Parts: sequence; structure tokens; C-alpha cells
Amino acid sequence: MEIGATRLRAKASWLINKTSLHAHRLVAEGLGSVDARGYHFAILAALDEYGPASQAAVSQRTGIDRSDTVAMVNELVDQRLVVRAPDPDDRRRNVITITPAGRRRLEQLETVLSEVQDELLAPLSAAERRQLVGLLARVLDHHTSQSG
Amino acid sequence: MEIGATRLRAKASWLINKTSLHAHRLVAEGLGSVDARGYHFAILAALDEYGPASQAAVSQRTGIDRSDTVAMVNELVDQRLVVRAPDPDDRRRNVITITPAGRRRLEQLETVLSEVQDELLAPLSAAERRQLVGLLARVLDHHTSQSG
DNA sequence: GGTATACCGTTGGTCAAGCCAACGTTGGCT
DNA sequence: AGCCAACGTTGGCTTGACCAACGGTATACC
Repeated sequence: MEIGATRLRAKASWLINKTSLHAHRLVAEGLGSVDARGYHFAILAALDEYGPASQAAVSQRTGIDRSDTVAMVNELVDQRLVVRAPDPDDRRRNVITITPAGRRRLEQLETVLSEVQDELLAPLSAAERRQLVGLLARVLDHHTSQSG
Repeated sequence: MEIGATRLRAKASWLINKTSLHAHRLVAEGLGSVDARGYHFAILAALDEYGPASQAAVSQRTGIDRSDTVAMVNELVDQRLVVRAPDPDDRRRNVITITPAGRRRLEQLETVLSEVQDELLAPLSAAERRQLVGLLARVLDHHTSQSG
């Protein structure tokens, strides 16, 4: 495709959506090649940074819906990358803990995703990449703080 | 939600995908309030800029799948915003032409979308918005030119 | 102490987007 | 004439994001 339509291209929303599609596809391909999914990385990363947490906490930190978190944690448990145990202090909760294997997996996914970022942002310099990330982060912050 | 996880936030792919979600929602809400969809604007804009064209051409220029284009053109025809006529020079083709009402509609949607852009990019200055649009356009160009 | 209220994990389902395969029709090429 | 490519159209598939509701549990308030 040779997308034109200046009116379309001038719309940030359109650019973001289209770019997101490419990003999404690249991520899915990259992670798919090692039998993982984006959600796996998100959850492992959250557990690694914040330590063991309830599924609700994981859900909040990753922005993944509670119901979807259940399925993802199931998959991670099956792969022995995390452990799910009832919280003795609050029996409503399950405490999810990342395992050593989970940490190794996280590093593997980190590597894969770094390569994907490179591919995605190929035409941009290092400075420009930082710019883009900074701008997007600000936009995202604005909307997540006031609405979500 | 109070999304943290620096590892996640540092990934451009993640930022783009999340931001895209907000953008998509805002666009859907904005256009929904005047009973339109993103695809409508895309098609009307393409027809306005390039003149009458076959559905295949519209499809290419907007990046909308051929099969989805059929449905969208149907809707636009129902609203008398475009006309679909067989091409006498090539009977495989339908020539889609925007009507005067279609142009008025396009301007209406343009207005709505401008407001949506404002809302989406609220935390950014005008210069920063141009920066963001420029960076995204370059990323998008890179991937659309080499992969289809 | 008992009741209402809020939270947690889980199940099940919805909805729209983006795709893809296939078909009949038509055009172009050789 | 015969083959291949393009077009419009139908139908369906997959996935991500989301929502509603439930039983079970903790907390707050009276």
C-alpha cells in the first residue's frame, strides 16, 4: 500500500492507530517465535519490579483486565514461570510470585522485545526514539491519570 | 489505573499500543456522536483528495481491506454521501464518487476529529504535536513502504 | 454481633477490527 | 483461444479489549 491522503496523515489519531498495528504485529511475531505473548512480558515485568503481588495489583499495574489476567497467570503457572498461592493474610487474594525460571524468561523476552523496538523504530535516531517515547508517555499519563 | 512498571513504559511498542487505545476510543466516541465511523472519514477524505476512484484504489489509499471497504461504501451510499456506479471503461470496477452532501459531511467530521486531536494531545504544545506527528509518520512510512 | 459494603478471583460472554479465502466476473496478454 | 491478473463481494475467522455476574472474603459501621 502507498498510503496517501494528506488529510488522513495529518491526524495524530490515525497515525497512532496505524503505527500501533505495525507495532502490535511485530511484537506478536517476535514473541510468537519464542512461544510468548505480550501479556506474559507485561506480567513478568510487573512482578519483577514490584515483587509478589495479588492478581488485582498486577492487573492495575499492567492495565490488563482482571479476567484476562486470570488466563495469563494460568499460562505462566503452567510454564512454571510464576507461582500462584493463596494469601494467608487475605484469603480473597492469590499471591503471584515470579520464579527463577520466570526471571530468565523475562530476560529472554526483554531481549526479543529490544530487537523488536529496533525494528519498529528503525528510521529514527536514538535521540528521536527518546523523544517519541517521552511524548507518548506524556499523552498516556494525561489520559490514564484522569480517566482510567 | 496507575500504570507503573518502568520496563513496560520504556517500550515504545507498549506506549504506542496503549496510546492507540485511547485514541481509538476518543475517535469512536467523537464520531459516534454524529453517527459516523473512522472508516467513513478515511474514505471520504480519500475521495475528496484524489477524486472518483475504484473501490480497490480507495482500499489502497486508506489501508482498509477490500472486503471492509464494500461495507463502508454501502453505508456511505445509503446516506447519499457517495455514489457507486459501474465504470464503463472497465466493467470490473465500481467508480465511487463523493457527493456535495459527502463533502459537507467530510467537513463536519473534520471538525469533530480536530477536536478529538486536541483532546488526545492535550498535554502537548503545538510544536510537540508536530514533532510527534512527524516521528510517527516516518515510522509508518518505513513500514508501509517496505512491507505492504 | 450483625449487617451492609467493597474487594478478589473466576467464568462466560460480547463487540469491533483486521484479515483471509474463495467465487464469479471482467480485462489484458500472448 | 487460453491463461493469468484484477475487481467486487460474501462469508467467516481470530484477537484484543471489555463487561456483567457470581461466590467467597474482608472491612466498616451501626
